[in-house]
Amino acid sequence: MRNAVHSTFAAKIAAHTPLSDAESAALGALVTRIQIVPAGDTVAAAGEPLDVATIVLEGIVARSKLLPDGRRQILSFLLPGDLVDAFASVLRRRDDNLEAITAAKVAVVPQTRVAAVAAEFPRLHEAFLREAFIETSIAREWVLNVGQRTADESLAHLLCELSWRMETLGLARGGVVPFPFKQQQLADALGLSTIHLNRVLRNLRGSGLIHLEARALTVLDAEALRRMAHFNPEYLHLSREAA
Amino acid sequence: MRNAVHSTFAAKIAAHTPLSDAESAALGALVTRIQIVPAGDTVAAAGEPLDVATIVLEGIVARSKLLPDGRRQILSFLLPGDLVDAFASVLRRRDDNLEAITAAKVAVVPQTRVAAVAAEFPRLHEAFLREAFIETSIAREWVLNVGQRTADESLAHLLCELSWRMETLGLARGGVVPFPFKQQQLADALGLSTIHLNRVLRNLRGSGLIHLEARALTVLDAEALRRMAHFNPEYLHLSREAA
DNA sequence: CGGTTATTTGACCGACTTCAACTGCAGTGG
DNA sequence: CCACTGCAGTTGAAGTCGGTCAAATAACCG
Repeated sequence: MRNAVHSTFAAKIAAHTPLSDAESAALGALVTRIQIVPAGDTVAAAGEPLDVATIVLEGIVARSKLLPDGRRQILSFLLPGDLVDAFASVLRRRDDNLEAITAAKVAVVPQTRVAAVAAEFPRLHEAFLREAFIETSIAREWVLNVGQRTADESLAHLLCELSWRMETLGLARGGVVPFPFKQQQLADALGLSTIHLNRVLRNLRGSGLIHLEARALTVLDAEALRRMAHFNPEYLHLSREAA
Repeated sequence: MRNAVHSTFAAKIAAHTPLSDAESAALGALVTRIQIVPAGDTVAAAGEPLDVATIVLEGIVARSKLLPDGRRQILSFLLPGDLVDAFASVLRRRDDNLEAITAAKVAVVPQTRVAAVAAEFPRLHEAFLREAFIETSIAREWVLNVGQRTADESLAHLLCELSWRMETLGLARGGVVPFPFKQQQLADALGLSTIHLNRVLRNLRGSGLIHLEARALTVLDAEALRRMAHFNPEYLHLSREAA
């Protein structure tokens, strides 16, 4: 058992990087400007300066890009504990959006403070970089997902990713994963139409691999689901207490 | 006019970050272990440790991921001057491949040396991070590309990206862009079959927007090509001498 | 020149989209 | 209590974009 950590954020960092008291305190001190965001609202929009990083404290946030005619692609789902855009001020302006999938609680952290903490604590610098590179790794897997996998594989893969991450965070109780997504959002994440997503989802349910209702996902046969998705959790670069 | 820089690599960094003599020298000193890689060969494979960064000196390299059954997705094209995987040692092992599209000359740089240079020269640290985040930004645009754009738009977008980057590097002479790609590789970058890619390419040629032969691409109507691709070069985060 | 690999074309098929309508449900207000 | 509204999800029918199979050129290379 580790030191008790109160925030999901610090816990996530601590899972890879044992934290001294000073480091824990520095992390805690980053979380000051807290915002409550209603579901559907935009946390940050393309064109804005990248002068703040964002920590998701509660709820789910999506990173997305839009085409001028309204087509939307979701680029990743950000779960509690995720730190995004740290160090990104080396690029001038953001070219994507952060939008709340559920009602969410986020911390907005000026890049100067991220940099200051990173400068003082080299291991936290490394941990922040880790976070950023993991999100990159996930983005790459998503290119593979929308580019090569069939709709069924693709959906199965997304469900594997989400349940794996939720379980690692300890957010899944007894094999039941919180699943607040609208089908439109899943479709936008996979590059499918809502209607087709609905059908693919029905097939998955029908095949007995998952159970999905009341905003909760139960993976009934994780092994089979992973096999059909060609899911290999390596790309998440998450270590787990118990494999 | 800037100080003369001899490598494409240093020139690329210098385009954003004016370099002192000491910084230029430090960059030059990174380029020691040079490898010549024949077209088609693997520079680095999934599963290998991420203990080296790679600088592309000449030629074109692709980052790719494979599915167990052989389906391949190309995640980005790396052009001369590109530095990849710097700082990536915060993740243990790579989960993607680097493969030479053309015969290529690359420099293999131990992460320890990257870190040492970054520690000594904060502006280079920033520049290396910039490189990494730009590649991430490109990966995100590619998710949008394969997920939302139609095949025609998608191909047009890739051509816009490549010609824009080549021009910025000064590798395009008189509107003619070097274009050594096989159709199979373009197809794998866009998530299309070779056959369909061939047809989409024929349409593009037929519409008079581009001319493509003898491994050289001429963009005949850049404005129209960008419009059909919904191409906005912001995501490349490249500044240019002359717009 | 022969042998291999890349590109091109044709015919057919299937995955996915689009359009349209219907169901179920939660909230609201009469 | 029950209409009324709005939104998420579901289903059907028809069309299209892009894939697969097969084969014919065309380019490349030793």
